[in-house]
Amino acid sequence: MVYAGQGDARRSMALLWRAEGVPGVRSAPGPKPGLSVDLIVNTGIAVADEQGMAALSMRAVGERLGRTAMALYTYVPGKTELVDLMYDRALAQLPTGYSLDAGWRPALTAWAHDNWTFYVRHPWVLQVSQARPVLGPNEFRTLDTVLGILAETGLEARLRRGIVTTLFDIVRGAARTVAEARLAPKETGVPEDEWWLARSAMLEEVAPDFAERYPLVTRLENEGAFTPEECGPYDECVPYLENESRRTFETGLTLFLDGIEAAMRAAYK
Amino acid sequence: MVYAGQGDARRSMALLWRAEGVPGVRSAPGPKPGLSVDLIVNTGIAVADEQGMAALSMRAVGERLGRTAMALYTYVPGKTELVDLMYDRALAQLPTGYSLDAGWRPALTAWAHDNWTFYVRHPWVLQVSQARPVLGPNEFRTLDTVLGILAETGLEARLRRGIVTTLFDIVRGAARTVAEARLAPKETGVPEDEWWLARSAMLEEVAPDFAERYPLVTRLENEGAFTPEECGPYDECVPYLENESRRTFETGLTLFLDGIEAAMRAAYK
DNA sequence: CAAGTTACTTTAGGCCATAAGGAGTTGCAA
DNA sequence: TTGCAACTCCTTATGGCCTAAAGTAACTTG
Repeated sequence: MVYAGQGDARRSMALLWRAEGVPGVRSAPGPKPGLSVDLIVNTGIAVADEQGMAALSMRAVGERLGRTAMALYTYVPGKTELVDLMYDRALAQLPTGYSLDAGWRPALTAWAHDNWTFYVRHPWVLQVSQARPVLGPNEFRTLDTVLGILAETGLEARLRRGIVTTLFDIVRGAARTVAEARLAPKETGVPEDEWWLARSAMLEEVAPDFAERYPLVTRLENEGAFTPEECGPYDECVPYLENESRRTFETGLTLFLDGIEAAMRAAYK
Repeated sequence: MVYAGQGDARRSMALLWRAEGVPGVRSAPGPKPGLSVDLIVNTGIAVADEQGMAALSMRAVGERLGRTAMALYTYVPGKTELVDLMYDRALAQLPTGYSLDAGWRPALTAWAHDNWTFYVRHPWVLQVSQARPVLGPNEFRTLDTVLGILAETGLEARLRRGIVTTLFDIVRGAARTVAEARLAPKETGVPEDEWWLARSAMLEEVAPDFAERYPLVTRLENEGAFTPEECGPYDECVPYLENESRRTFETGLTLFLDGIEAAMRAAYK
């Protein structure tokens, strides 16, 4: 059993919060470093983006940089810390200033969509465990951004906190569906449609009494809840699951925002 | 690159949907099976419950049953399938009949809480990838259960579908926080409070300008959004994070249900 | 009783993270 | 100028993981 002591906490927090991009005048004995933390982190992100989190190994990252896996340990304490750094660096892409001219609701909607897009673009981010949160600068920056929008509602602090948490849950949950659908073919090598085809064929074979056993699921399907909607003028024509799941996301988000409005009405009178 | 062909789909669907508990009169050559799929699946669940998903290895399961890892492959095609079976079996614990006498809202609230409790009790379930969903009987049973409650709202099919998805996102997201907090000490060996203590000390050291940099996060804290509430008469006194996170969950859930009510008002007039 | 089937084991190969120790490079102090 | 200590990067090794392949022993049936 390995205990992470004080030293580890210091080292990894220092890495997360280090002033980046300031090379400074180096003057130390030993060969010049051929790599850098930034370079390694970016390479890690590239690997994860292209091949999924499962393919992220120290070797894979090292190889892209023309080094062995062990060379990375000069720059980064271990894989956990590398992933944390990748996470925080990726988060830096998220936009930050949302206009409140039209009120909190459009701003919050835009924020939610931006976040959704971000997760879908970097599916591996959703696989970073939140168990021990990555307390990096960009995590807090993101938090500050939503809170800035939410301040406009004038709701009480505890309520604001609950809203933020739930918003993240909704956005991440919705993004997860699409993200995993994109990741799965890369990680398993089986195309999405092929998998579904084989699977649903098997399902009919193995559960011929499906309709009686699950009447409400069946009814939902019969009422067309899974029928693809046509691509409207504003949609790019995107794979079925992605399109559907974005709509589902919008439905859920709208309902939640309606709930916030109800809370505001209740609070102001 | 290993392609999962038709055969794999058939085998694993058959396992998921097999008629359990019917031993029948066996008569086959070769030694009597000393184990069974059920036994292996239950042992797998026990390992995951006690030590977390990271500790779930074929060896660990085999060892508990007095066998080698390889012995399990007689019963189960591989680890992926074992996890799928564990997932579906665990889901069987969820209750199924919710009274609608008091309307959909209390029923849905109860359902959400039962699900939350379930995930918190079996944290590893949240780590089972939904990328390629486990199309087992209990997945559909759970779905049918919520849909039964939601039918009462009389809302349109697509809306119902969106609500179900988002409900799952909210419940799972909220449970994830607690689940991961329970899992982390088991998997890393570092107690929760110790980790936080070391971490927040480092944070102050490494980001002394925190308050100016993240004014709204700071404000939220100053307004007491993170101050533990006292244990009311209905609360068991549970660790800080768990208590807080359950309250946050309730806040989010309430808002979402309010949103559903708003949608119903809009639909009926 | 022979043959075929089955349960389970051992062995091995190919991944993974990372500890330990060694080789070679470089800046500075003596 | 000459060590020396610091530094990067490598090789090697340990101990994990999943699982393919082949072997052994137990059992039923023809």
